[in-house]
Amino acid sequence: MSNTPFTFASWNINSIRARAHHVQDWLERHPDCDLLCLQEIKCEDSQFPAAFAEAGLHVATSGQKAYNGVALIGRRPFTVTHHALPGFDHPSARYIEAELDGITIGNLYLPNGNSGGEDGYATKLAFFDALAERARVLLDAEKPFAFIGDFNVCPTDEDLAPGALSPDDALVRPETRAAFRRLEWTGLTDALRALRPAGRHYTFWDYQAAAFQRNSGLRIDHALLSPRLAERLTAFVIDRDERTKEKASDHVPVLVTV
DNA sequence: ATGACACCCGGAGGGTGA
Repeated sequence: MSNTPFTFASWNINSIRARAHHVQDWLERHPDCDLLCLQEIKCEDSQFPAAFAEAGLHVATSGQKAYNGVALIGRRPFTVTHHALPGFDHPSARYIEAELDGITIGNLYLPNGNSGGEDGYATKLAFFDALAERARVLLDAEKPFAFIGDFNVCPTDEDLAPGALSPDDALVRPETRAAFRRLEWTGLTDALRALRPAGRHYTFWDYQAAAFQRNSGLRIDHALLSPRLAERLTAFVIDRDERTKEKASDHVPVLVTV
């Protein structure tokens, strides 16, 4: 791990094929971003737009047909350490992990949990359990690391606009919030809250009912940092302006600098 | 109480999202 600034970002893109131009434009405007973590690419590995690799960027994907899927786009080469989350025995493509500059980055798309009844919700909790176990393994190995992505949880009532979700929604259920806290209690730091302990900062606005215009948003895109990374944290930026673009994703990018 | 919006696949309209 070097002492030069390192910036990594997360963006649930809601189909990379529908929004590749947004990502290309964004990367041009953010030359400081060393690694971009994408979620919901919604395509198989072979369908990921070739333009990024052709532009000299380094790309790794864990995709599947139609749904889910995560990807990494780096300015420099990196080493993929896992294409799936160890201990999460479910076929959906929701995790990819890489190491660069001595830092391990786990890019995740946590199950929403509102579909599939109680089994669907149990899958969400199972992902949390596997992620906490992964945290313990990386902590034991004394690896500086971050988990970043769409966690599909509003950790507290301050992390959603009043009335944006029903109280029994899987994103705010007490069991969901407890699972997020258990993950934090392995020793991880919520990067945004480390810098801004209070206040409403959203990363998602629904397409429906003019949610963005009413600022009826959610904070569900998070970065959790290991102790050695947390002490280096200097900035957390929510790129809210991206939500104003034509055919925008319903999530905006978040950037972490250490 | 319902639907609004957007993506996917497939070639109509249902599944999923949050």
